[in-house]
Amino acid sequence: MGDVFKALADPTRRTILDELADRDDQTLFEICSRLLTKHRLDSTRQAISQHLDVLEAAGLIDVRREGRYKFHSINRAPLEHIADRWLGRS
Amino acid sequence: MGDVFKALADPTRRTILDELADRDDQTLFEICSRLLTKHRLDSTRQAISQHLDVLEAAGLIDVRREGRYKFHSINRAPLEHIADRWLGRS
DNA sequence: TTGACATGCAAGTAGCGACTTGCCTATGAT
DNA sequence: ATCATAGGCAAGTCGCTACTTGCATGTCAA
Repeated sequence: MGDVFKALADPTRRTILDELADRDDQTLFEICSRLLTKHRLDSTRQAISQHLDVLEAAGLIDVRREGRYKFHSINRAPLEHIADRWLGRS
Repeated sequence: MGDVFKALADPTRRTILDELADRDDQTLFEICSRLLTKHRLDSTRQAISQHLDVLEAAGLIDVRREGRYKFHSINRAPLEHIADRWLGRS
């Protein structure tokens, strides 16, 4: 559960979530190119790949394999109640 | 705004917020002792003080000075909509 | 099968962040 | 005035993390 907060701590990972919230089911290379063009982020493929690993470990993205492609989708479940802890919406 | 996520990334700081959510208006020493007794966290006074600085910089706690005392209170405002960014509750 | 494409793995580097350590300031009680 | 209390400041250490680098694996098209 603390993994969610750690995952959200990085601005690049938050931008990746933004991008996946805008368009679901993207491959690693799609994410890389859209981060570069839309968000002016020029990160390496490997860097983005590691960020995706962190997001997946935190349960913030789901992964679907198809041949040599790997599609990533946002999973909003861990985000639903992260702040309720202090907002009394338990 | 990214400061909020970075502030929440540390488990000790989240516990401090828990403690302030339970009892408002505590001094540094009160927070230290209650972290130790209630949450089994034995951190140094300086460590806690630095955590409080981070939380204050992120706008997550408010501070009130009174003589040689400094009282800390939780500020829930930054927590209200941090997840709405991806939950479409804009 | 050969080659191009999409991704994975792993070791190394650099910088940030949590924590320590030591000393200093200031307030208030006696 | 003296002393204990509450807190502040700053340099240094250590570990984690983001990022790089280089190579390996696997899939598909020709």
